Amino acid sequence: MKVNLKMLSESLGLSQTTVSRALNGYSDVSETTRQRVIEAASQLGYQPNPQARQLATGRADAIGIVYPFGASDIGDMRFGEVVSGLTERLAEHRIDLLIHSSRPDVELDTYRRLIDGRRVDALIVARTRLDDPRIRFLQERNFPFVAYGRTETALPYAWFDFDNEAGGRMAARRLLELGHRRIALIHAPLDLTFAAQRYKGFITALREAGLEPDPELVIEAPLNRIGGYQAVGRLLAMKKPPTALLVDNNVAGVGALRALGDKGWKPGSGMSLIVYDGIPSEIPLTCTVTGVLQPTGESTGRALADLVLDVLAGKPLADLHRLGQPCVGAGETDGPPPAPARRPRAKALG
Amino acid sequence: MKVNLKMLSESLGLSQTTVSRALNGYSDVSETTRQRVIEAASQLGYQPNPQARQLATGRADAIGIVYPFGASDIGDMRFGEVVSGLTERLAEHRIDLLIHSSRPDVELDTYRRLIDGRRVDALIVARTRLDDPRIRFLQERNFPFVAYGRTETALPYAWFDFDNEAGGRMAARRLLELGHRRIALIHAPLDLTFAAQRYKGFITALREAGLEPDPELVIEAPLNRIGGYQAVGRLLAMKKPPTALLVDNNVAGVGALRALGDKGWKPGSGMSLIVYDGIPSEIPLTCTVTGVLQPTGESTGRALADLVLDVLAGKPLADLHRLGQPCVGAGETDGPPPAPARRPRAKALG
DNA sequence: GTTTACATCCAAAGCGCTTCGGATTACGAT
DNA sequence: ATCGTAATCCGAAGCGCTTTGGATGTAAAC
Repeated sequence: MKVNLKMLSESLGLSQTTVSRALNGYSDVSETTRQRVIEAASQLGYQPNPQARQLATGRADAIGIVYPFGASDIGDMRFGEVVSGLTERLAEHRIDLLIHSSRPDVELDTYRRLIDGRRVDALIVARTRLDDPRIRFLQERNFPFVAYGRTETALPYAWFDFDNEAGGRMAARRLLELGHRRIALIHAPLDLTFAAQRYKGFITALREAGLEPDPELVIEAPLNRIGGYQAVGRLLAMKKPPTALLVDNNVAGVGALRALGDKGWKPGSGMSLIVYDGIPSEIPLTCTVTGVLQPTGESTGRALADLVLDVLAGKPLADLHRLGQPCVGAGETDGPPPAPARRPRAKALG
Repeated sequence: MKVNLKMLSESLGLSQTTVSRALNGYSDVSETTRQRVIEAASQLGYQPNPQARQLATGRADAIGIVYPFGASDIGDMRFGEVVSGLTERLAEHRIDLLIHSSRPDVELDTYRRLIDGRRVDALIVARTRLDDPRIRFLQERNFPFVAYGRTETALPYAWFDFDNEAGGRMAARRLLELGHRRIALIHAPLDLTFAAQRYKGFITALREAGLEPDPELVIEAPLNRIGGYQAVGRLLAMKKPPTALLVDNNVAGVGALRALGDKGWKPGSGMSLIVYDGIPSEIPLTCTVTGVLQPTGESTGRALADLVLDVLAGKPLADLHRLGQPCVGAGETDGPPPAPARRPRAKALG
């Protein structure tokens, strides 16, 4: 038999009010009473009825995420992980995650239903577009939300995104710390946001190390395998080739890897290689490529959850931004520059 | 201002009772009144408060799915799709989907919370194991659920699974219809359920076509690339090699493909090839491999939703089983047997 | 004209929780 | 003694909906 507040309070000889307040941490109940109540509650297996509580408080104790129907590119692979991190963190606050999906054309209707029906306290907007009608919609209604991905809008709002600039900087720094001085970058066209950000990070790291980036070593390549292949060809043809290479995306990265292989390159010897996002494990390889790895979906989910909680707590939106920090994943394709490469240091004096 | 039942009924000069019953399709309200009510409701944008309704009815209007935390194999890629189909179908019945994830060690606690807290009306058990404690738990409590994947248990329960046998049969039939008579099968060890099922389907299709499977053409290969590679080697070394080949998994399939390539095989000419599950598009290929494709995640989700609805409707559990039907996805690696292969038909008479 | 049977409609009692606005008590301060 | 204060506790009024058990009126049956 399901036990409710009334039964619990009667068994304790207290009023429902007191029991309720004891359980909810109000200060106008003595500590001894509170302990008695808590004890009895767990004894009887009391679980407050969420619907009743929600009706009384007006909260829904749930947040929603509307998933674009039929979306199925690589981003989806992470979806399960994000959900995992999200629910994990939200559960700590006894908040449920409600998932809906809807075809893009009726997306706003779904939002309306969720909001007007008071089913959720806040929403997470996934896969934001540059000018996103959903965000405008939510801002107009003044409904709490967090965006997963930045967009362009005048008003402040909470968002989570990945820190591509930090990733580019990290990769470069890693190679610098290994002792490399001639570091090449193969990057995608810079009108792509991620490419521009990673490029900036790379350049920054070099400058921070007191190195002026050699324009010859920074090559723009189309976002495909051929691009990476040909760019590596150009690098290796130089009289003084770089000792390390960062490829800012893994599509060109696959091409670059192939090109290196064709020239007899072996991982760990000769040129060091870091590929942003790593090389998918489906590609048959004999080694693990060192890569800049995005945060896991779980950590993304947790970050989103924290943002939601902050939004609900009423923190100023302008402060609620989080950048997911990538990290350099250990692999076998980077190492110190080859011995002869150390001599140039001495030369640098002369 | 949020409009509630009271306001709506007052604006209509009716009682809350009548308005409620009109909206919920009771028969003791005249059709003209019902129309008036419906009209006014949409006019005022009335949305019933789900918490209040749930409190009154005792339903939660939500079903839950607990996702194993940290699971991240290929199965995950489909998770978003499944959720998509699930929520789509459930939304038609105004039922929400609650997602939780939890580490396996506290999984049952999560179930308990969800059930005792009356947060959901039913659960979906994903990634079932052969002897699944979650299923036992739910059966003991007599809580409605649907399993995504079959397991072993005495009591009947609702489940969804893929029809591997049908898939094997389909693939074989396809090759038979193209005119092949010497069809080889490379299969994984038969203690793996999927392998046994696909094997059975393959054999059945051959027998149905009046063909006795040639044991020489049915090769067991370990579940890896080498396995597929070597098996193909054996097949091609025969004095009378098969004209068609089915590989029952795409891991061995990749190896098989490589072996064929090494022997100068070209898609569409010579041996026909079907690979169960197809070849992942990440593998660089010049052609699309014909494959047996699992149903999409969306359709799986919809099937699960239907099962849940049936369970909640109280249909007998023993009837609530669904097999997801695979289909043969068109590709370029199958076709009629090469011309010389037609002669054996005449020979078959003599 | 009285009954019976329907067709419509409604008052009011919950569902289980929170919370406002006191009540009660104890106790040192005045 | 009287008052103010602080510490505890509680009665009762909701939150917005469903549903039970009639009430009312109207037409067909006797």
